[in-house]
Amino acid sequence: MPELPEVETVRRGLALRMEGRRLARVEQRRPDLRFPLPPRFRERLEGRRVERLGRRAKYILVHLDGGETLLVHLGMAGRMVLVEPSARVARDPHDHVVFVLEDGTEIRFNDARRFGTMDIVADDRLFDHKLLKELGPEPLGNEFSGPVLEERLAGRRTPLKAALLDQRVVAGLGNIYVSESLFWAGLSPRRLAGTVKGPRAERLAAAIRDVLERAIAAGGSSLRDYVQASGELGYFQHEWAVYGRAGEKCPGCVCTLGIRQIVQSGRSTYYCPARQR
DNA sequence: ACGAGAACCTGTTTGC
DNA sequence: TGCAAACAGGTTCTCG
Repeated sequence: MPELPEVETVRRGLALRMEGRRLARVEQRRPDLRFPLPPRFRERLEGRRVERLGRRAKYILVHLDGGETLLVHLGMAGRMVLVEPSARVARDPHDHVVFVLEDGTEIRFNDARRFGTMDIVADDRLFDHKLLKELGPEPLGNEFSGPVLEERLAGRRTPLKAALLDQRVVAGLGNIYVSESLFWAGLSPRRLAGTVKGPRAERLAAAIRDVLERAIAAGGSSLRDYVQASGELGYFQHEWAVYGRAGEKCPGCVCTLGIRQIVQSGRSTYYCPARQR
């Protein structure tokens, strides 16, 4: 669900509340999410101070004192629900992990589908962690460019759509932002990934960066169950050019075809067949 | 080795 | 209106 812009929005919201504070109490309300939580999960977190909140791809990195980091992935439907100390809001059955700060503020990890993940990792081996080590470049980082993207797509005989969902190619895109990026780059989601070279790769890298930056500026896309840590809604869904707009007129050209919806590797893809080649 | 599809789990939307 | 099927922002595993 949450893709890079939503995760970044949540990270920023949580940073305001969590950085510099201690995790006074941690409640683990079931043994597993997508995978089992690590042994002694609660004991290893209680009393630790949150130094800083970082992000890698769709993972939130809660850097703790004592040289360890809590890794959090929101999966498809995961949320971090902030509850003020004064607010007596009833627990939801899907609040699987609750972090209570020194001042009584609660951060509830809520994830009905349980596709989310958490782990505790030693800082000196953080990027060797199996969930992080294969990830491709950060699309908003300096290391991302047309030539880098071209190299990562080279030789791939899968549709471009599928390749961009592969977190080893570029890290952080999901189903919405792949469709949006391809629209702005003018590239067909059905094109063979390995054919994206030179100016096309440049356009695609630029489009990815631009769409993600605009989405973060809008606080992400709120749809069904996604909300910012603060509880506010993001509003980038109103700026979607193609996602969820099957049959509507293409916003970028005069064609009469309208936006088409197809299914690729089991997921919906939206695109303008006239503008995107 | 690579790519397509199923699987994981629950809630919401769609269609008959 | 009611019910069942289809679908949902992600990732990993299996199979060909």
